[in-house]
Amino acid sequence: MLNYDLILKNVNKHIQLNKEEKEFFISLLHHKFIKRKDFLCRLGEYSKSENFIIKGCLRTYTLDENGVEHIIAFGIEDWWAGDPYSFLTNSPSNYYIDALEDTEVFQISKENLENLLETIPKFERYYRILFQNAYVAQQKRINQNISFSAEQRYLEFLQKFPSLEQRISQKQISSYLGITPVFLSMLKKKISTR
Amino acid sequence: MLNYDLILKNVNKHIQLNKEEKEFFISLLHHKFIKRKDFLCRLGEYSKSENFIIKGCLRTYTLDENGVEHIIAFGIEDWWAGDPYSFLTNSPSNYYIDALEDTEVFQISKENLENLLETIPKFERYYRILFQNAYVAQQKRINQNISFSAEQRYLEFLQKFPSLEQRISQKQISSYLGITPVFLSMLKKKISTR
DNA sequence: CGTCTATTTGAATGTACTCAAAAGCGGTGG
DNA sequence: CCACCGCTTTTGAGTACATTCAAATAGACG
Repeated sequence: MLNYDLILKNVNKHIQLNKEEKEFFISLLHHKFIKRKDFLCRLGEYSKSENFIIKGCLRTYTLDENGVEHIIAFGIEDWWAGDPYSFLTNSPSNYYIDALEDTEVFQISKENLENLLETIPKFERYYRILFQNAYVAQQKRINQNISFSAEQRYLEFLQKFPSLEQRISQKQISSYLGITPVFLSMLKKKISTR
Repeated sequence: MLNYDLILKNVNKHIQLNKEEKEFFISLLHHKFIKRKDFLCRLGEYSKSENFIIKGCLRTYTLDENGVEHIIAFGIEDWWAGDPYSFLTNSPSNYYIDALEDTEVFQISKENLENLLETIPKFERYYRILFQNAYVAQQKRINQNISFSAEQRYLEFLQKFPSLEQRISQKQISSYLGITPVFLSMLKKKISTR
C-alpha cells in the first residue's frame, strides 16, 4: 500500500481538494524506484515525466566539454524534479538527471498532467505557485553566484540544505557551488581552523 | 489612446481570450511612465505591482556590503518585471528595480491580479507558463554561471540580448555577468584583437 | 582484500580583482 | 555653444582567488 500523504500534503499547501479530486489525482501518478546511480533522464532524451520525490535524492546536471559535471539542482524529499523544458515542449533534454541515493518518486506523465489540468483547473494554480517559488529561489542563487565568494556560497549552501552535507559527497557540493572539489577541500580546512 | 496590442499579443501566445475577457483584463491595468534612473521598487519596500514593459529597459539588482550593484535581471519590451516574492507574499522586497532608459509599463496590482485570476481562471495558466519559461531561462543562466568562464558568459550575453549592448553601459553588463567593469574592458580588448 | 573513487596536500599557473591614474563621454549650466 | 563636472572606460601594476597537475592518503564497495 503506497503512502500518498506527502504529496497530498504538498498539494494541500496551495490548493484545496475534495476526496474525489484527491483520488483522481492519485490515479494519475506512477510510483517508481530509482536506484543510486541510475538515470531518470539523459542529455538528448525526452523527459517524459515530472517527478515528486518521496524518498532519496536526485541531481540535475550538465557535462562540459571536458567531461566535468555541473549540478544545476538537487532534489530531495517533498520536491519536484525534472526538466520542465523538455517535458513541456517535447524537445530533447539539456540535462542529465540521476540518483545520488536510492530514490522513490511519483511520476506524472505529460498526458496525465494535461488530463489533470483540464479536469481540475485548480492544478494550474498549484503549478503556477510551484514554479513561482522555484523561480524566486533561483533568483536568490543567481544573486549569490554573481556577488558571493566561493566561501560565502558554501556557507549559504549549508543553511539551505542543512541535511544534505552528510548525505552526499563533497564533490557533489563543489559541483553545485561552481568550484573544484580540491578548492572546496581547502575552503573547509580554512573555515575549520578559525 | 493607449496601445494594448503588445500585452494582448503576449497573453494570446498562451491563452485565448474573447472580447469581453480582453476588455476586463485591460481594465485592470494601470499605465505608468518611469523616467531613467527612477525607482519602481527599493530594498525593503513592498512591491505592489507586476509590470509589463512596453518600452524601455528596467533592471533588478542588489547592493552588496561594499555598495556594489549586482544585476539579477534585465527587463525589456514584451517582458514582465517585478519582485514576485515581495508581490505575492506581501513581504519587503529584496531587490532594487530602476529604469536604465525612460520606460513605459502596464502595472497590475495584487488586488487586481487576484480579481483577474478568480474571474478568468485561464490566467492561472498564463502565469504558470510565464514562470515556467522564466524558470527554464534561469536554469540556463545558473548553468553558465557555474560552468562558463567570464568570456564565455559575455559572448552568451551578446547572443541572448543582441539589442541590449548598444542600449546600456558596459558597467551594467559586467554587473549582470558577475565580473568587474575593469575586467570586462580587458575581455573585450582581448576578444577584438583576434 | 583489492580496486576504484573521493579527499587532502603542495606547488605552479591562470583568472579575475583591487587600486590608481588617465582618457573619454555625456549631460548641464553659464 | 562651449566648458566643466561627474561618471564610465581604459590601461597598468600588483594581489588574491581559484584552478590544474600530481602524488599521497583515506574511504567505499564489491
